[in-house]
Amino acid sequence: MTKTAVYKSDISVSACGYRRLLEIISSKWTVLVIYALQDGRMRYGEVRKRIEGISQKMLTQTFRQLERDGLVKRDVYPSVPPIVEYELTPLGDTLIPHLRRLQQWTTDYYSQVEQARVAYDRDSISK
Amino acid sequence: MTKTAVYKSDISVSACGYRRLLEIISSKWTVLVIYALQDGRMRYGEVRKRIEGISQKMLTQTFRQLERDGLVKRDVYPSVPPIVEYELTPLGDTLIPHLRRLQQWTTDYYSQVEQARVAYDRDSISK
DNA sequence: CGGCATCCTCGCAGATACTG
DNA sequence: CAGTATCTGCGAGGATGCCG
Repeated sequence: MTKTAVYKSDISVSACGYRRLLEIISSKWTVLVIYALQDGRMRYGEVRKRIEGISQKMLTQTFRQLERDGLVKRDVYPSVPPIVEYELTPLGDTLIPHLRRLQQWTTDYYSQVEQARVAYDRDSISK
Repeated sequence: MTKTAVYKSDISVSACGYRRLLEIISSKWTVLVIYALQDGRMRYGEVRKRIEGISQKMLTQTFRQLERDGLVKRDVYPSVPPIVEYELTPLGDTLIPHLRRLQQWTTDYYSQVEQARVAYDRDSISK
C-alpha cells in the first residue's frame, strides 16, 4: 500500500499536487471513512456499521493509512474486550469543507451526468 | 468499467452522494485528464503529452468514460490523418473550481502529511 | 472487540501489435 | 494520428481463521 511512486515530469508543477492528493485519498474507502468520522469520535465497530459494504480488512487498512498520513488519530483503551476509538485530527478536519462542497456538486449535477449516460448509451446502440 | 453497483443502505443519504462522485472520478486518470483540459480545446496527442505516464489505452478509455458522463465533448475531423479534439463541456467546467481548491489544499497541507508519515514510520520501527 | 495473517481471485491496467 | 484488439501480470480486496 502507499506506493511512493516517482513521477518524472508532469503537465505542469500544478498537476503534480494532484498526484499527491490522489496518493492520499485514492482509495474509495478513504473518503468514506473521513466522511463517517466527521460526526466526531467513534469506535471501530461503529464506523464499520456506518459504511455499508466495507470489510474489516479494508477498514483497518484504511485507518492505518489515514493514521500514517496524520489525518486520523487512534486511541486504544487497554480493556477487555478492547475499545479502540478514532477521530479526525485538526489536519483531517481541514478536508471536511472540501468534501462537503464536492457532495454539493453531486447533488447539483448528478442528474445531468445520468442523462448524459442515457443519451450516450442510446446513441451507441443505434450506431 | 463503470460498474453500476447497488449499495443497499449507507452512512446516511449524504454519503451516497459520495459513492456517486467516486463512480465518476474514481480513476486516477480521470481527474488528471479534466485538469489537462482546463486550458481549453486540445488534440488527443497533446493531452497525452501533458499527462506523464498515461498509456494510449488508458487515455482513450478515460476519454470515453468522461464523454459518456457528459463532462467532455469529442470532435472528429474526418481528415487524413484524423484529427480528434477534446474539450470540457459546461458540465465539466463546473468541476474545475473544486479541483483548484483541492489542489490548494495539497499546497497548504501536504508538508504536514509528509511530516506525519515520517513520524509514524519512525515510531513503527522503534516499536 | 479489534485486528493480524493467509490464501485466492478477479479485473485494472501495461505492453505490444495491427488498422482506417 | 488516433484509435482498436489481445495477452498477461499483479495487486487490490474479499473470505476465512486465529490471537490478545
